[in-house]
Amino acid sequence: MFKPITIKDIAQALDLSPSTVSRALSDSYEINEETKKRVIEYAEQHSYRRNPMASSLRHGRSYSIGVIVCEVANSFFSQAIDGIESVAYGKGYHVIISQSHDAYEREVVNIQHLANRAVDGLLISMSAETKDFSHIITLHEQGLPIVFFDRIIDVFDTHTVTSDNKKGAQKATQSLIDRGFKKIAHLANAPHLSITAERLEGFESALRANNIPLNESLIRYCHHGGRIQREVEEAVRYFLDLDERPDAIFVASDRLSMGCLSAYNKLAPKAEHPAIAGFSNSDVLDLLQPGFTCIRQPAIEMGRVAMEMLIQLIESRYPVYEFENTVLETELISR
Amino acid sequence: MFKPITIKDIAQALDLSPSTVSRALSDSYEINEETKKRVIEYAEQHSYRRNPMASSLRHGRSYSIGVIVCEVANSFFSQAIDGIESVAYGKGYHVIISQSHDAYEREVVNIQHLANRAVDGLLISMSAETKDFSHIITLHEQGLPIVFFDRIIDVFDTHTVTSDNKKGAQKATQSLIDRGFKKIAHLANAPHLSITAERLEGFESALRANNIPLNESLIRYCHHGGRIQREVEEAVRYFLDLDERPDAIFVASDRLSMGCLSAYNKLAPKAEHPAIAGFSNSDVLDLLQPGFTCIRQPAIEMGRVAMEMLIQLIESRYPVYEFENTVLETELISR
DNA sequence: ATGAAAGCGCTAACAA
DNA sequence: TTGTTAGCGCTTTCAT
Repeated sequence: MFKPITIKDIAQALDLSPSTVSRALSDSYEINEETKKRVIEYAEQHSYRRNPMASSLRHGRSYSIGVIVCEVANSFFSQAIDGIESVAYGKGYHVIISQSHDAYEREVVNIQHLANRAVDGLLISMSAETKDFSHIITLHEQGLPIVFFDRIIDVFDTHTVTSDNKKGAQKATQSLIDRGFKKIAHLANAPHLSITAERLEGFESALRANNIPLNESLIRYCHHGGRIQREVEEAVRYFLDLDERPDAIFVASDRLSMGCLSAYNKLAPKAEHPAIAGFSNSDVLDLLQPGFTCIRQPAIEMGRVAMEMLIQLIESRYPVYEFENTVLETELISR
Repeated sequence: MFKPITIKDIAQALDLSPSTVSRALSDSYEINEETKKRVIEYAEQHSYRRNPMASSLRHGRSYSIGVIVCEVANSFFSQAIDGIESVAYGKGYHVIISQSHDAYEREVVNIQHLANRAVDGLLISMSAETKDFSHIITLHEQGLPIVFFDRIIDVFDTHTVTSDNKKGAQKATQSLIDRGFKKIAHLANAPHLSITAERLEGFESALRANNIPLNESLIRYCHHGGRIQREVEEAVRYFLDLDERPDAIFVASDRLSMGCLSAYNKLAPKAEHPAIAGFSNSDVLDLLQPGFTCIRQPAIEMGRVAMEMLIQLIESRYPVYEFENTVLETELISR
């Protein structure tokens, strides 16, 4: 139906051998300038395009990498993707994005799918629901380069990039304490996520530093990361039903913050809403009244670093045994 | 470094020929049930994975399609992508997403890049800045199947999916009129986008239907689609500087709405903000005070339809000359 | 029901 | 500097 021009065609037309044409097009040094010019000119005129499948097959490399995140409609992840793409494109890699929607099954299916498409490596941020990691371990054992970012796991050694979640959580909590709040709740993400534990740690350590006793009953987890609004509403209703309602909440993620706000809007009059601070990379936040203080992660940078790490793994000629676990600083934005 | 198992390996191990193994794995009918079972079992045990590059090379198809949108961190487009993926995965296609960020150069580069990776077809929503379409026309002339959605162009015949932008704009404008506003401004997207013209038309027709004279000076365009916040601020400042300030604004897009709100927050006290209604698929909107009425597009459906159309073009055995231009209904959400 | 062989398009080792 | 050849892994005639 549609037959693109090949190296062979060019060779025939210019009375050369395919290899010469190939050399000309890949800018080899062992070629006559004159010939090279002729080939390139002809190729351009006939809008020749190298067949990436043939080329990949030959090289044993697809020059594409897979990214799996919970969702792209999330400021943090979309910024991370921008970072990933900027590095990837510069190095000639293509990026295939896949969304788990924080659901275990979709993560498994999508990672399978990506692996089947022969990506050269994987950039993974874990789904909130995932507790079983065998689908990832298998791929790692088969030698597929994998780098984790943001939501990492520790089931095998590899490069990772995260932000300093503990310190970020500390800063956010401290900002609430500084504003005079004492009964501070924590709306947490799924319990088995790395970021959940780290942020909880920071939350607790801020309370401790200010001699505020930790009240376990003020911590609520969202096992689906807020994917199901009902679970957020249940947490909010729980807070509202407490004899001693929290006067402030440290929220673990952007998604949860939105869910939390809208749950409060639904369930209680404005006057009864607690103050909120939390992790978020969204820039619609300053449209909200009252504005809410947030911890911003260096998402683009994280994407860049992760991609560079992955490329290093992919292009390394020898097995890599030394791994880096980069931790980036967060930024407090007061509102 | 990492050598995956091939059909040949399986053939050797089971003392069969590669072709038999291939047949077994592709579930051919001309094969012994017994043999098939043996092969499949062995393949599973050794986690054989078909090399997609070889397979693609052989078939002349990559089974992947490219999508280009302005940005994924946009509710409308991320929903559209969900729709696209749901259909694509079901049919065994892979989706490669690319962002133009509404910039002409990035659109050109990314489309080039996608085409070079041998996608079987392209799903395009135009960037706000693009006025020259030759990069797309060239690909079309080379026979690459292309379907446009949402922001379409009319430079050659192909399938398209859009929503009924005119009627949507009418409904939004009418809702403002119904609330008693008379001096209604329109914050429009880039002038050369299809959606811009259609939404303007709806805006004007609503005014006409209510005998409100059209005031050209109440229409402002954002040539970069709001990519540059400054241009939105300039428009808002313009509205604020008018002798007769608008009491309401119909905003053409989600992105512009956000930019518009934040510009007003920055430039004028809350009491002076006009009412706002506009196109948006975001669900953080109901967190805003005052809530703003919006027109919601059937984004997921649009993605689905577009992908189905593209698959039809790709898989058609004969050149397609009959094209569909599907228009979907929008929904008014009052707040 | 199975095998042998050719070829998708490209490239790299080797030969000239 | 250029050409010849072989092969990446898979599929599909054609022959058996």
